[in-house]
Amino acid sequence: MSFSGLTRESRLLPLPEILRYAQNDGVGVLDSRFFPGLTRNHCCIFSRKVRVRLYQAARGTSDILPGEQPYWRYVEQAAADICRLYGYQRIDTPVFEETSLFTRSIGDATDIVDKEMYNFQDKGGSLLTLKPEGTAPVCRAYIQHGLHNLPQPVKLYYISPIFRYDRPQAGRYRQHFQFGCEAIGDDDPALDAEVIDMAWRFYRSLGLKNISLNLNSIGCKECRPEYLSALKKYYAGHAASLCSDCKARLSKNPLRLLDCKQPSCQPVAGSAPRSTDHLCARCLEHFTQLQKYLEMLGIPFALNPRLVRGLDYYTRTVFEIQPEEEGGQSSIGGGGRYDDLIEELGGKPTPAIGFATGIERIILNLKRQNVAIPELPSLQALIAYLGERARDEAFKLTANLRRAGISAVMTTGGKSLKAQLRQANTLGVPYVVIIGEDEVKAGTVTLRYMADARQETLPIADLPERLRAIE
RNA sequence: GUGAGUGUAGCCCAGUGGACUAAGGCGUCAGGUUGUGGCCCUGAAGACCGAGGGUUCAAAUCCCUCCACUCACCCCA
Repeated sequence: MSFSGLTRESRLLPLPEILRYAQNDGVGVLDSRFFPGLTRNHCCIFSRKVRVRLYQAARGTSDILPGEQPYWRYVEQAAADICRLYGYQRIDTPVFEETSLFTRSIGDATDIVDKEMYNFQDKGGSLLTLKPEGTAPVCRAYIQHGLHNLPQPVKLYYISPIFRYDRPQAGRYRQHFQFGCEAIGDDDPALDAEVIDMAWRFYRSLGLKNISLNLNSIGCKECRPEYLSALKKYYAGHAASLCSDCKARLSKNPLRLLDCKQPSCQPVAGSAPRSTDHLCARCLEHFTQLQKYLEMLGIPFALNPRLVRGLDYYTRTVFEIQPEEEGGQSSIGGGGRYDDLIEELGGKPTPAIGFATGIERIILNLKRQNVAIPELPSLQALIAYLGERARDEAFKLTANLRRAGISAVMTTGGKSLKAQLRQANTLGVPYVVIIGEDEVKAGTVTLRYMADARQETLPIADLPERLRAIE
């Protein structure tokens, strides 16, 4: 929606110019005939109403208003809880990084790097990018701060805004938030299972039902080249029937051929060679172990030989989690192993696995599934007053209640008691403290319980104690 | 980047063979006698009908161009 509104524009202008504006626009201004002292050399404030474009949040971004906050707090809390349970510690990295961190890690043949990054140059000439994903910055921090000196694996999590320039649609934004976790420093398949388990438990703890897990292994740098050449060889025989995107992928990024959604490419992709049939002994062992662990954990999974991921750094395990709900943006989370990334970024060879999930999409699904969200705590007390003298008393009392740890607001503007109670009612405040002239004289307050309209009068000094007692 | 749909007050929306001083509901605010909420009643504020241009005596309504939103492709979380 594009809005416009009216605003007042004021400028200091020489009188003749003001009179010219006045003639054109017919606005009321000082008329020199009625102000004989004014000469051509005087300047006056010229003021008129002009139409302005009203600002709105940039395309693909949105404000999270108070009404939405319960969802966000709920999800963030669940994330923090699950991380504590699994021994993951929070890390926050900057919203922007050097551009090359992402081009190196994500891969320059990917769409993200190719056309979705918010790149800019700062005044010092550095090429910077608003982070389009969370893993590379965490790896950078791991290397930069020598986190390999901590007991391995290092387990980290983040909740961070992510930026991608893309056409917005349901569940897709230019700025969105991801909760992600990374276990860096060990290639034990138990860690793969742990990360998947964590993601799974996380969704379940939120109350999401009917989620499913897709799993695949895309091999390592030992066995992947051989697989890719088998894949290319196979696809070369079908090149004629491929869509134009796939023809490009054939040379640029053959793994993504499998991911094509074009109907015409489906049969070809469906019977393409599977990475799992080309795994080296160690990758096969790893993948087998992982599946064993997942079975031990009772996590149902579907092997999907066509599951590859949009970022180039993945090795071995890749997985995606989706809600059963149909819809364009099906995937709510995904991840995988990235055993070569840290080395690629200049660290020592360090295996790692991670997972990330989009918070907006989680909330979308919580709403679709009508999951009940706990309410945020409301205000405890509203201070209503009547009259001048009572106002000062109310002001003091409000401050005292807060110092006693009781959340309280005082009404403002000298409204009628009726209006003040109405306000308490709409705000859902359980207790109203009334101070009028009578109370001021007696040194008391009237405490009203909104739920049952009961009231009691007590000395003003006893109020904090009284409110604490009923809470 | 491609395609389709939609744009009327904070929100939901009525009104599209041109006449509108733009209707209703929710919400907000205020009253229903002087210090008491939720229900009810009454009233008020709030919209140059997404923006700009055109056709017409007359446009929210027709035409054009933008912009935004939504959905799908694509991509991904």
